[in-house]
Amino acid sequence: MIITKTGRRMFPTVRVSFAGCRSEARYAVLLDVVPVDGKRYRYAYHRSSWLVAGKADPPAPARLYPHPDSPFSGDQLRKQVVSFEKVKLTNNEMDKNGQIVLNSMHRYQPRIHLVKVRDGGGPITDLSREQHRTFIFPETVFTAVTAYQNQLITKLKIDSNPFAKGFRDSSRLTDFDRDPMELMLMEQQLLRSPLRLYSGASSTIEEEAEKRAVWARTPPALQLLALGGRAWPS
Amino acid sequence: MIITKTGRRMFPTVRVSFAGCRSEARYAVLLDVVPVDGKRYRYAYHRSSWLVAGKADPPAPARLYPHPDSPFSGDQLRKQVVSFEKVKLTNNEMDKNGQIVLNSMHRYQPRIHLVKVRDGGGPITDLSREQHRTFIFPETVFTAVTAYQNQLITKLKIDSNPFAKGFRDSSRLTDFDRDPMELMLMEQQLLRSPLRLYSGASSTIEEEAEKRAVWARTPPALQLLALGGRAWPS
DNA sequence: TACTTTTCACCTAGGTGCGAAGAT
DNA sequence: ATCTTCGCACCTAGGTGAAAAGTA
Repeated sequence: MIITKTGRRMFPTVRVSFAGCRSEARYAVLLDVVPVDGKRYRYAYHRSSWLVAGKADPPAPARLYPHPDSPFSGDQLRKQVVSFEKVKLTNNEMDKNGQIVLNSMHRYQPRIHLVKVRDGGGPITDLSREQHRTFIFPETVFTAVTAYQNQLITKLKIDSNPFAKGFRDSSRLTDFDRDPMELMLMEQQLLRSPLRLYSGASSTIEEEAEKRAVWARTPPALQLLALGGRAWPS
Repeated sequence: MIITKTGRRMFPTVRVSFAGCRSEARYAVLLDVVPVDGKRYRYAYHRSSWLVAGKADPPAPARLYPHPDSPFSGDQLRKQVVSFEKVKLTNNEMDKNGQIVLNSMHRYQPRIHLVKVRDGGGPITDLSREQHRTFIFPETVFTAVTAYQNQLITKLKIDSNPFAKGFRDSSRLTDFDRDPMELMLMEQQLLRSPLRLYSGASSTIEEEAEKRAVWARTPPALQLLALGGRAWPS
């Protein structure tokens, strides 16, 4: 995922739907992004793969991004998809716009938090003081970069993001375009980690809570690739 | 104000700030638009004035447009201006997008409602069943039209609305441009109805409630003109 | 060398009045 | 005649990766 000083959106968008919440209760839905491991990576271009390049840089404390439409009623949550299209990623540690601060060349895991809001409660700053439940989709792991390291990722982003339509030039060919086998191999890997359905068997805040991630406007296989460094295991 | 089948924004935007609300309480802020009188109007172009043209068409029931950021805490209301930039006006009686439905060639008065929200309450559909207070700014009265009847209104909208910048052609001259006296007379009229400050002496929901209307991006004199039929008393 | 920053053309998305055409 | 509708050019606002320049 690209990160910049001014902030870039995540693409594809993280979209979550919930089932089993209480109609009359009120919930906040938050997103944060945490390090996957303590490593820093580099990309070996000639091998088309990520390699460990040492220990991680000190991480900024993970910021909680509340969905701007929060709080939701349980009723709303059951009917509508919660879409995090506005959240932005940045490498600016001094950011004061509530963006998610990440280190480039590190791997990250987005998380979704469903929080039962208290009546007179202020903004949610510490999950440990809230009644909540956290959901993780391992297939959404990604590597933060300031520029794409791999031409196939670039192509997938361009082909699936409507804002990049200007670069959909069929005359623009990459090495990978001339090696269809490479693409097929990657697709195989992706099909092995399908979108997962979580049924909330545990009962942290509500029983039967269920969620699923839905990616916007792109077929599932592409979504995983576009989001993740998963396709290039280190 | 222009109304269309698909809906047009109000311009200038209705913007309200409040003082004296209770920090911890929660309020919804709503806008509606009600007929000023039971009349239908027509514009006498050669006289540059509005004339009564008969009885009003049957009005659609006034729709309550809740500000999309509602509910607000009293604290928020004291600090930030509530801006109704997104509200749309339409002449489509079958509208199902929550737009405000008006009749063309009729005169209207926007109203602002400050409603104390109940905890488990659903959407606000009937003000008479709510603890609320209503504010009216007479200087915001306007005439709904499907096309501007007066070239000076057109000029003011073009000069003050950033989305109409494409029409700011200095070569485009109107009859009024060649008669500066006409403009001066209108400005005189406008200066006699300044923006009013309401101090909430009555205590329907909160004492000392105060509000003021602030128009976006246009100097006050223009704002009144742009909004209203007031400059052309019938 | 190995990234990161900046500027830019090219998009999406949608708010303007214009003016020709339509409706009554 | 008098109003309304519709497609349009022209904007605002802002999300894309490209490519050149910057950094260390």
